[in-house]
Amino acid sequence: MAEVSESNTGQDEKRRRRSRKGEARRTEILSAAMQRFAEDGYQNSAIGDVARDVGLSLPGLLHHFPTKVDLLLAILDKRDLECESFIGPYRSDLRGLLKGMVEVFRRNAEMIEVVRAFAILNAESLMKGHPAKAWFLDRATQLQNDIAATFDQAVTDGSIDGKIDGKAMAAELIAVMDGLQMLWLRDPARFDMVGGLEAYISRLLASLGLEG
Amino acid sequence: MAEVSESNTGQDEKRRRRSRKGEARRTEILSAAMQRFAEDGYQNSAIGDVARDVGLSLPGLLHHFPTKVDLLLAILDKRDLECESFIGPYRSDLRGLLKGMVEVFRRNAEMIEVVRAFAILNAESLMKGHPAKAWFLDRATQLQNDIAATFDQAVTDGSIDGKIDGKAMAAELIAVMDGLQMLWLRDPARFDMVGGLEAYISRLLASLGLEG
DNA sequence: GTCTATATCTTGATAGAC
DNA sequence: GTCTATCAAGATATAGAC
Repeated sequence: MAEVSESNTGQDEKRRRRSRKGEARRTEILSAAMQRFAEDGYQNSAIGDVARDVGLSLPGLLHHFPTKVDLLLAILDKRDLECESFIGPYRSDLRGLLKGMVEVFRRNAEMIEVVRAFAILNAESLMKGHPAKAWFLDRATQLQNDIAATFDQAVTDGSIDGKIDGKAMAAELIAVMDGLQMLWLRDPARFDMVGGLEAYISRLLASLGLEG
Repeated sequence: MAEVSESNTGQDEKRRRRSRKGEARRTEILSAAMQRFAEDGYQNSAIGDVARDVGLSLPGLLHHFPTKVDLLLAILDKRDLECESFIGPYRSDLRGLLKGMVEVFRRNAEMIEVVRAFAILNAESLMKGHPAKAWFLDRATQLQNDIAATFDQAVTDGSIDGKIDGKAMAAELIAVMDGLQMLWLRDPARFDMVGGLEAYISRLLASLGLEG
């Protein structure tokens, strides 16, 4: 606890030790694996196929990620890094947060494979003993807490009605986003995920007295 | 088309031919399989385990359901029958429909294994080539159309604002229900799925001018 | 870092007896 | 209707050479 750099040393060291070529391979593999997981889920994907996708034999792949679970966790870790600053910029302002979520959806609509992979993994992680169970639970909890805090602060501010329950509103928001994503994934051509979220949020803002 | 009894003859005939004992076994198997699917999903469940659950060998089970897919489809068919009159009673009245959905949720909250099985299968069916893909798509489409029709009729009635888009509202409703269910499944002890839906729907009714 | 070869396990499904 | 025996396929993972 004395210094910030004390935690996480192992990871950095490992990364430093790896060669440039090895690092590139790892990236290739992660990308290919995500595409596979997006189609068949984690449990039903064969890492041998991933290996072939990047022109490697199975033991060749296992040199970089010793087990299938390691590969999955590496994908989740990467996502963690990418999304770390997801909520941050919007955290303070409720209106900004809600508008920001629409922007996230708009961006997601352009990366269907990634969204599909994480939606499938998310659902899959409900299954008993799934290796990504804890990760998705933690992530949902943290997201809910962040959103709830913004709602609660808006109540404290007096900018919205004191009756509303931040935790519950956050849960509802997450539910709507997850649900809309699933509808979109089932029929991407016909369902307008972004429009669906916009409609929900603008009605929400109106009912909170924050319209405009 | 001349007589009502003309359709569906094959199924009835098959059912008539089966012995009482065989029918009982089938029911046992379907129930056991659903529990397995609720924990591990379809793809990751071994029908050999299902067989043992009901005290049967694998070939013994395969006598009743020749393939794993047959077993899955039998479960879905059964659900179809059980849910056929799900929307029916409420179809005409929008307020009734929304209140009815809360009731369905209340009932579902008492049957977590069944809900879990169908939520998992629903998510799983997003995967490429999944045998239940068509079933869940059809079901979602039909549900959306039914709900949308009720919204549209309320618009025609003049009981709600003419600006609202029935199809979109129906999609949102389905998204909320699916999303809340997933949050509940991830942490059944702490998350109040019924309360969540009630809150959403009462806010929706208020914004439609139908509160009370 | 990457490969060949192989061990081991699990699964869905079949054949054929009772 | 149920079983034993068996098969073929596909998966993860390891050993050891290059």
